[in-house]
Amino acid sequence: MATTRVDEAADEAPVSRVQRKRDRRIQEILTTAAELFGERGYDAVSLEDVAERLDVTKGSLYYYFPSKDQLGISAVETLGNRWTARLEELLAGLDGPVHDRLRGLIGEHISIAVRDYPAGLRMFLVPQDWPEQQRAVIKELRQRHDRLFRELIDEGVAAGDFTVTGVDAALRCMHASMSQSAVWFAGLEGQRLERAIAELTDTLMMLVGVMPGAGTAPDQA
Amino acid sequence: MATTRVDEAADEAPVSRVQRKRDRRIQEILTTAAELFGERGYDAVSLEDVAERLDVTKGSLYYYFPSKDQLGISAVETLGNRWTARLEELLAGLDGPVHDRLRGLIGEHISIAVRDYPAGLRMFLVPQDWPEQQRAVIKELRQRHDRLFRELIDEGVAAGDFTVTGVDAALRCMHASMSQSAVWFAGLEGQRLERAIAELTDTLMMLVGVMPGAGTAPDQA
Amino acid sequence: MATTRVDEAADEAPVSRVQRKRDRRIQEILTTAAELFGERGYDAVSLEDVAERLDVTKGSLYYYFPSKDQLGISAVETLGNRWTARLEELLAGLDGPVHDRLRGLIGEHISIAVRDYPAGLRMFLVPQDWPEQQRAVIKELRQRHDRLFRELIDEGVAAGDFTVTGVDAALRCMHASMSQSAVWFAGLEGQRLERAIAELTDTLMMLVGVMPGAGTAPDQA
Amino acid sequence: MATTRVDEAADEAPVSRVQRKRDRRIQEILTTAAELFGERGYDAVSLEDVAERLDVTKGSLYYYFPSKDQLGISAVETLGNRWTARLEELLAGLDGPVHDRLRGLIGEHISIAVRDYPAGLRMFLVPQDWPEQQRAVIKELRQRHDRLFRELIDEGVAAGDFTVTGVDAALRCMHASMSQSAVWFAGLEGQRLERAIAELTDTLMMLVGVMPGAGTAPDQA
DNA sequence: TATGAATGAGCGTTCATTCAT
DNA sequence: TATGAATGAACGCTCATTCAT
Repeated sequence: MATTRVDEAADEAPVSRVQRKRDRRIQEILTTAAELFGERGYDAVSLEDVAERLDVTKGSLYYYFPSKDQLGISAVETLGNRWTARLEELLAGLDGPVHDRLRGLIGEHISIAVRDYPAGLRMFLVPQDWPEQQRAVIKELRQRHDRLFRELIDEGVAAGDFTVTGVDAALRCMHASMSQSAVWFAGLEGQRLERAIAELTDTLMMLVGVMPGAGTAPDQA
Repeated sequence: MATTRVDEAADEAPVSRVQRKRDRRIQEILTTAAELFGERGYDAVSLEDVAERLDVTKGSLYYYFPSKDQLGISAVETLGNRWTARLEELLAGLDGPVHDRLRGLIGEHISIAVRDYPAGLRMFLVPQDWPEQQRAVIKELRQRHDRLFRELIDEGVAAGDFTVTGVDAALRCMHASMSQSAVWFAGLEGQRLERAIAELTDTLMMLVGVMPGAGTAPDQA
Repeated sequence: MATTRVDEAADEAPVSRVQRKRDRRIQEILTTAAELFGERGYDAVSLEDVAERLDVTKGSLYYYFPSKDQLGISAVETLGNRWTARLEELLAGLDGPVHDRLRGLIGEHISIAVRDYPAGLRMFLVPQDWPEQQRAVIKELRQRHDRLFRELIDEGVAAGDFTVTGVDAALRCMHASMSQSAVWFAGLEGQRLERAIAELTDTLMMLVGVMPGAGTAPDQA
Repeated sequence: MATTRVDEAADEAPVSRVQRKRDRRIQEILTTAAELFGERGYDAVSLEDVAERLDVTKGSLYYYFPSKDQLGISAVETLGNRWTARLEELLAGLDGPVHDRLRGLIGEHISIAVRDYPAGLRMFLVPQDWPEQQRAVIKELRQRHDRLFRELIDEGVAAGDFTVTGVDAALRCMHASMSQSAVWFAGLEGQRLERAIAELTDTLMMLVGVMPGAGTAPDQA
């Protein structure tokens, strides 16, 4: 702990204690807001709702965000960034055949969706719920997100490991399905959840032509 | 008048002319409401909007429906029934190999989604948008809907034409993807739309193990 | 009364009874709003205030006006039109030397200001209180209003009856002063009020070079 | 320290250094607030605005003033005192015929209004904008202000240089017009502004019977 | 049956004010 | 002294709902 303190002291970042505290508060708000928006959709969440869950008054939110829209944008950004970061991290630590890596990525994505942001994916799923401006942000995040999957699929196709009708179509179906997983698996836990995730993952692998039970390599015949 | 009465008596239902007129009016309202909800989603449609498109006043709607929620329920039923009926009809007119029939069903479903009810599928996709009560109705419709696909897949699996990791998983992914199609293909028209639908259909067939361009059997070579 | 009814029936204006009632209600609201805006200024009057004085709820106002701004615009227009109409009417009935007519016009203007719209002139006086859009309306009304005075002054100057440094400057000072008269004479009544108005009128006539006690003609020397 | 104490003792007021600092701060705040109120009017200025221009936080203002209203009162006093002081100063430096002095006074008043406190005069013009308490302060300032003009006019009338219907009426019209000058001349600059002020001044002189271009005496020819 | 009118709860937003630090 | 944070009342506005006619 002392070490940590020293580290912080050593870090000459120009953020004051006050600023850090403010940042922390902002993160709290953002997390709570993202939760709620994810659960009910943008329109259905009032600032009163957000404030109540944070145990402050509506007006206080305006100390940190100039409007509901801005809060929405920031919440989406925060959620999306965290998510993507986790996937990027995972991917960085993986090697082996491309279909194993894709399988890993899909599994992790579903895991996050189900375990950490049970409703967070709604945003990506139904961007129509959001005001024009936020949609741009959502779209951008989605693309960053998409790229991780797309690169793997491209690689697999190039290597002849994957077969697709179209990369876009496959990707879209994959995301649509993963985005729904939190709804489907809500309530499942432990072994049951594991198995459900595994089955879904296998099913989604079929979208790139990897048949179930085909073991590791699709082209072993 | 006597004549009218006779006519009514001949009619097997004991509905008066008045009642029939009322029913007709209700259907008009339902159709219009379903249209609007389909276009913009439940929350984004006000009773004023519905009334205006019907060229009546807001208050009049309350003569037929006790609340917006009830109107919503009924409208969803209308929409869902119509949708399912179209699919059932199509299916009744199809024969040939099971994968061709499934392909036809998927294609038609996407067609309806994209062309007729751009936002209609959101109801099935994100039932959280709807008040508790409606969700039951939605769920039931969904099941009827689902059954059409499930029976075909079961048949294909039994015949050895389809390979799946799990029927449920495959179905879910199929529906999740079809439900998004309206969003993905919004703006597309004519040839471009046809091709997009075809590609999506082919991709979804892979979920039951039918490879693209594999003709009839998935992997008989 | 019967006659009146007949007249109304004879009048084939396409306004239904319902429409007339609505119009009457709108006039009530407009009058009340104009009163309040005049008393306290645009910003200081809330829709709640207007509603309360009308003994309805805030929301009801929106049945008649789409926004506070629109209510403001309409209120200004109503007030201004009525005012101008009265002055035009008066002027139509006047003849005689130009300074007598100007004197009459000024007197009537002050009379209306003090007796009928004690605070209504604030709008013309402090248009900064109003949103951009309303100012345009106010400005236009002011000009119509202004024209009545300007024409008389021009005529007097042309006839050599009036002497001015500049017509604009004289007009402006005249209006600024008349606009304040309601504040100055608030509380005065009967003879006292008459005398106050007369004195102010005489003073204002000096702005066009008509000396007090100069009798009827300014150039009798 | 001792020195300091001696200095303070020498100073006739028993104000500590701390107190002087506080006073200075208060003056800063008052000046800034008066500026802002003068520019935009009382209602349109928020404490946030005042704080921002002072580069402090909103909360800090409450260390010096118990409420916005109190700040308003004091700011008006500051503004009014400064204004009156400038006029008194000018007057002290003037001699010559009374109409020249009046002309000078009017010109300076308009100059201040247009150039320094564009919205400042609204306070005097429309005291309804202000909370009850401030009105007393405003009224008093107004009287001090008024006296400067009244004394000159009285002198001129006594000397036979001025002719008025009534001193009060003339004064009122004069002030009403001068108060509007900021509105009328907003946007004018340089030569154009000079000329406008000159013309308005000449016009106002007519209120005391001084004809334009009549040189020194009104109608001695 | 259908309408025009009204209601009232709720929304996003602003801002004077308070207060622990 | 001064700050950052929070509060709560008020605002303009929307809309599902009610009701006399």
